[in-house]
Amino acid sequence: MARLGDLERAVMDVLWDATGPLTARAIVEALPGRELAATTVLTVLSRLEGKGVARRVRDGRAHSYAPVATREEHVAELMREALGTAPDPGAVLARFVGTVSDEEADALRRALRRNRGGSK
Amino acid sequence: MARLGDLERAVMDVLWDATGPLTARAIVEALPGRELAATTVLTVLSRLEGKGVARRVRDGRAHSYAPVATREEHVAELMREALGTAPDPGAVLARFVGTVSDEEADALRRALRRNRGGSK
DNA sequence: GTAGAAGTTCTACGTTGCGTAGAAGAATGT
DNA sequence: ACATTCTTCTACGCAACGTAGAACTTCTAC
Repeated sequence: MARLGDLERAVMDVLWDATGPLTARAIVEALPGRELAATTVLTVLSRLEGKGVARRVRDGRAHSYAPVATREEHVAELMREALGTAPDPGAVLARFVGTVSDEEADALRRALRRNRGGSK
Repeated sequence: MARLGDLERAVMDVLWDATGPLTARAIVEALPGRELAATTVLTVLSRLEGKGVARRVRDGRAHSYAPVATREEHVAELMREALGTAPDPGAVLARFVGTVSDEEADALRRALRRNRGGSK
């Protein structure tokens, strides 16, 4: 899947926090601390589009960008990808569960309960 | 954590499948299909050591290398790292559970049962 | 104890990904 | 028509990674 650099991630964070598609200009202004040229962000957005993680929509005169997936979907996909690299997913999950906090364990239990009956 | 390239991963796979530390030579021979110079593997092993994912042990005249963590620990760590990038881990886990197979769900349930009472 | 084999360290080169942005071209409002 | 805005193209520098040769250090066998 898509590997993201620092700036790419920062841009995606802005997109994920936004309520709708944003223009490059809007993203530049929303980026914390940084003083970036608009073209820089445009380039990054093109790459993000190439990676399939953001998509472009025409917005009157300009283009706006929106995330393809929610942040949760994206991160869940990354986790799944990591899991897929191991020959024994069950053993990895056992390890993984050993590292989660109580809240996370609860979230897992709830999700599994909701999920009973087989998903995939 | 440590990001691994293709060859680095291939080398780690050999180390993970081995029963003990391996020399660069042994790794070259164990690598499937590839015709690599021993020094190439040596360089990769140095980098893996630098990343803290492999460690070097003296083995008579030569050096041998072994994984620092098991494959399961390593992958679980990658998953944890991905999870940590999201502001709402619970939501990510809910998504994640939605994508797991029946066997994986069972593995999660077993691990959670074993884990009841709070780990972290 | 000296030559050759085996091993190690150093250095390096080419490719690719990413942060960064300017220059040039296209659209649009007044 | 002209200035403003936006897009596309091109590019540069740096770091990571795959790849390996050259040179230096041990051992080991005679």
